[in-house]
Amino acid sequence: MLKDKAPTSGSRQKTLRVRKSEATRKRILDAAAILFGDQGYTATTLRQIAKRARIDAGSIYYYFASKEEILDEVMEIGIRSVSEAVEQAVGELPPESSHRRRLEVAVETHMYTLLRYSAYTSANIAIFAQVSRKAQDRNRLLRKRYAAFWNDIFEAAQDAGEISATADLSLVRLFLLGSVNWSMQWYDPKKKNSIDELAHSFCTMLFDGIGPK
Amino acid sequence: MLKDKAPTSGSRQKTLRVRKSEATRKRILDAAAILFGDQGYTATTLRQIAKRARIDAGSIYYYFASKEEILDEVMEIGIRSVSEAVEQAVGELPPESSHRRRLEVAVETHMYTLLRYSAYTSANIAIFAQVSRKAQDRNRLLRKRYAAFWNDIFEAAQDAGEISATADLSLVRLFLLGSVNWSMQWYDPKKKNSIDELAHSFCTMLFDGIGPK
Amino acid sequence: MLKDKAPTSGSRQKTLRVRKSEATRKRILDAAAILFGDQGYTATTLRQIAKRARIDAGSIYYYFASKEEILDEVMEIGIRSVSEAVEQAVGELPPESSHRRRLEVAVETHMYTLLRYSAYTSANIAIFAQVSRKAQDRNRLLRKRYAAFWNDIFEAAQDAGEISATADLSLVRLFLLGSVNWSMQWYDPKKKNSIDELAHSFCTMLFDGIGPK
Amino acid sequence: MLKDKAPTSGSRQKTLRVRKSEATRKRILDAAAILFGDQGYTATTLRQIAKRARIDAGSIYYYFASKEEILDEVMEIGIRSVSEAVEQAVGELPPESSHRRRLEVAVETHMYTLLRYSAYTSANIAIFAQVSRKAQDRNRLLRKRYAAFWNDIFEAAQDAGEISATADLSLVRLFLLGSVNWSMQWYDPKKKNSIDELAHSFCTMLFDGIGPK
DNA sequence: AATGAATGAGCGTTCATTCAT
DNA sequence: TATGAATGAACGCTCATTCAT
Repeated sequence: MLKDKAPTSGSRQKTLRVRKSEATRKRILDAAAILFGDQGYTATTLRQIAKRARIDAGSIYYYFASKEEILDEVMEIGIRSVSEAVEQAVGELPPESSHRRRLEVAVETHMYTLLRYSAYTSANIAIFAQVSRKAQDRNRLLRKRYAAFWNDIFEAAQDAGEISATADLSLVRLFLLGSVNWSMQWYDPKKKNSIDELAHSFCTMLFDGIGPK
Repeated sequence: MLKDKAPTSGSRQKTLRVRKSEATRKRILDAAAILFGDQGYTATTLRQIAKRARIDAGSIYYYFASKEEILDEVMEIGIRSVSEAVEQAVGELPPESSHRRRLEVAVETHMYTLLRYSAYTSANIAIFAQVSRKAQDRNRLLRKRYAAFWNDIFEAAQDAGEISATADLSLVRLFLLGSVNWSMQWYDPKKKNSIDELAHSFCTMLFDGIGPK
Repeated sequence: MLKDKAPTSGSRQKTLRVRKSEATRKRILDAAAILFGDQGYTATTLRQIAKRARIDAGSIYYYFASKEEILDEVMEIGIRSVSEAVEQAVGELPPESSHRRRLEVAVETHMYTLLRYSAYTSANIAIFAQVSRKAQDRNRLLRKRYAAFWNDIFEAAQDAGEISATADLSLVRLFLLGSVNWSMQWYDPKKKNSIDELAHSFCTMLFDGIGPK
Repeated sequence: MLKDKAPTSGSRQKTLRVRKSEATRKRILDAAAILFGDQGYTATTLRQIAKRARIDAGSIYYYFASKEEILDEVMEIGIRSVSEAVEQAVGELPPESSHRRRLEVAVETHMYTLLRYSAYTSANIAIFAQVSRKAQDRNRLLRKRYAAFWNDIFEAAQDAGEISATADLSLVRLFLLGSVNWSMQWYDPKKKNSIDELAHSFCTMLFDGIGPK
């Protein structure tokens, strides 16, 4: 019994250390995500990241081999975050939900992640177009998978007759997600519209149109 | 009159010089617009701009006081370009045109300017979110004016009964222009969709919705 | 006549500027040669070079693309300096000079260049073994040419019977130039031996041996 | 005695620990010697040394107070190694051996240690000129002693009439050891010349000269 | 006896900017 | 009108070193 204690204490210490180490790593990533999203990748300096993460600039290299490696990880987490959140939210819907409802929840969750929950997702959406082709390529597979998930929802809706049979689904996706992602540029959390309302309005406009009845 | 008819040799030289000077200035701005749009503001160096404009990096300061001044001018031209193009295109429509038609032309022209015609407009849309608050503010008035123009179109359409009376026009604008501006991120001039078709599809989805009839 | 003056003055100015520019470039190289020779390539910082050249560290990059480019040029000048000095000195000897005399002059000039005249040559000899293989390779052709020059002298001497027919000339060269280059490690300009005497002693030992007569 | 016969389990552990500790220490020094010799002192990082010694970079400080302390020890071992090897080899010669033979053996052993056996000696010879004056000074006494040993051999040879009475022995030493040490720069273990032959050739050239008989 | 985490100074290099000409 | 030369601050990154465990 007594004997057992020491090793346990030892492994507990190790665990604590590992946790602390991972906490530092996360602080760096968090800081980077916020700054990348705000100022862009190039405009963000490692010293800014370090300051925000409350460590010395040099220490970053204990965790990451280069600024670009931080970028990659931020971008990856960014897509994974939305993907997982959206897939989970949609997956949790009662099976009898309408496809329109599924889409609404998807939009809502995507917007919520983008605008509120994940600095990583905002960063990804905000800087993707301006990082190097190579960095883009490293993120592309995940993006494709996420896009495929949306296409699946749209197709199911069309098959079920909830979307007009003549609609070009790829275009619909670009149309809807364009508006949704662009909201990042004007959404002000301090102002009126709740994200839920916004998502609902977007879906209503998309499904029913704004023309007269 | 006199001036035009028989300019002294001296003033002709001056005119030529002024013209040359302005041509150089334009070359600098053109270069900056393209590079800012491609790589972002921070990632673009004055030496890159100078190289593209075929002058010496130091010479830029003969025309501009700072990199930021170039940014301001690029951004301003960016908004002015779309504004003018769109307002002109809409203004040239026959008075009896439907409001929906007016909107379609507005979208078409905006997209055309953004995706094809003006590197300034692409740069503006691409980098606005990531330049300093101050630089954004310096561009804000023009943006507001342009937004007001769109609102006018929407209001007229609503007044004429072409848009449902219950639609929140501000939101409609954000929804539509979001998709439109976002197209910059995925539009590939080498691929199928013509800009005209794209604009038309977007308007159709917006007005008629994608739901079943 | 009068007309001619202005352009002349212009080109004179240009010439002056070019000269000043080249003077700065040379100051950088001179500083680098001395420091590389004293401390080694890695241990020498660009800031040290800049300080010695009386410019700002950043300015070095107006003249050189990298520290390694400075290294290359220092190394190249180092070999060229000895090569040219030695070849010229030997070439200026009266044609009837003995081959032993030619060798003595070659040794003398090589040592003089190495120990007194050229910081570039000392640097080259001092750091060659410790720079990257690539940097070595970039210097190798010039070294081979210089070695070939020495071989020619030795062969001529052997053909003329001034060197024993059985001597392995490559080994003789390595033996002699080894001693000569190594002198860099112990030669103290403040102490007794003049370089001329040193060179003479070395040649005498090599030709006549130190064994009893 | 007692200790050796029946060491307590505690002391045996201590002995093992001490041995392990010294083994680690040696691994660090070995690694440092090789790397210093290959790349120079400044170009070698503690992390490279640690990697080669298969320990963590921070752990080096358990054994050495600083990088410079490692340098000192490497340099000291470097000179001690040749000194001891050469003195022993010469000491083991039959008393009736000629002085020329003694010198030949000394040269042979010095070269063998430098070129084959001891990374410490190569490091010492390779980097001495480029470490700080202080580090040089800390090595100087040992070097002087080693030089004195050579001088003794030369003097004995001269006294015995095997070296011309007029030869300047200090210069002879510098001449010979210069060639010998310089061999480090060109000797290629993969190529023809055995070290023994090389040493013999050098001595023959030195004693008999290369001039015609 | 050894490690993992962190530091901070300094490195090679870049960049917007200045200024004499 | 424009350039070539230079600056100096800051950048991404490396390194010897420290220290709690």
